[in-house]
Amino acid sequence: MTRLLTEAELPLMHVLWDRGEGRVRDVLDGLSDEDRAPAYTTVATLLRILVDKGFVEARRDGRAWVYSPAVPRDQYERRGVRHLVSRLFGGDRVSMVRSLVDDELSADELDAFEALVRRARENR
Amino acid sequence: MTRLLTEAELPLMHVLWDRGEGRVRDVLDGLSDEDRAPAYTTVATLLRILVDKGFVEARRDGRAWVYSPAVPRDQYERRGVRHLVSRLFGGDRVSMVRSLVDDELSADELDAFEALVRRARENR
DNA sequence: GTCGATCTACTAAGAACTTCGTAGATCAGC
DNA sequence: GCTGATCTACGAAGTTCTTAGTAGATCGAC
Repeated sequence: MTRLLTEAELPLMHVLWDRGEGRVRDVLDGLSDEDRAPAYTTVATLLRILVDKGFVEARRDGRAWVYSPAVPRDQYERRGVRHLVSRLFGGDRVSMVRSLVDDELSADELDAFEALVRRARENR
Repeated sequence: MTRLLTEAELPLMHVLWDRGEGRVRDVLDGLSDEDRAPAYTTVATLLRILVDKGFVEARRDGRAWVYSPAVPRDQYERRGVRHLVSRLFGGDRVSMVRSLVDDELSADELDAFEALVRRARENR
């Protein structure tokens, strides 16, 4: 059961990952940089769906709910990358990196990649 | 208009990318390695949808249609990677590679990544 | 020319996703 | 205790996705 977040759910998770936790109002405020802010009740509904799906935990604070991520950001990021590699590149991670590297990378990005590879070799 | 392929459409595109072209029967046969083969008419419907969406071109061969990709594989792969980077990593490709490198890469994969980076530097 | 196989075109039904409104409970302030 | 603000719970409507069936045309073989 390694479900993925939908397009509507993902921005809310980003807010919760950034903030650590928050109630409906907080999440709505955190979405202010989006193209179009959804209605308050839309956010409330999505948060309940996210709890149902196991992506978010909810605790009571008075009469209100406070939501927090049940799945850490880095873990979900890996899940997302794995899914893309599996579906689009037949599971071949090197193919995925080739696609990335072929896509007009800057010199800085190349340097950063190389540093990441080197660091990974050392921690072995 | 940079639409993405759905989960049901993607396997058909892989068959067309591999074969170059094919009619409904060929695509269905090409899906044999999937967990569960869809019905013939399901494949026919999906191919028509893919033509509607502009992912596939169709030409007549007698009374039958022959389908071929309208979007090259590498171009779509880049689109998919860009989408993931944008949605999940806030557009930061280095973050994406970090997530990948942190996910138990083999020594061979690290070598391959480094080679790709080096090759990209030279072609500059 | 009739029969079975094959192919297209259309339709439809169910599932998932997206969005938000309405109703009702609760709280703070007067 | 009444009023306005706030919050939850539920439901519903619209969209897209997924899957496949049915009807009808066409082809090949006899």
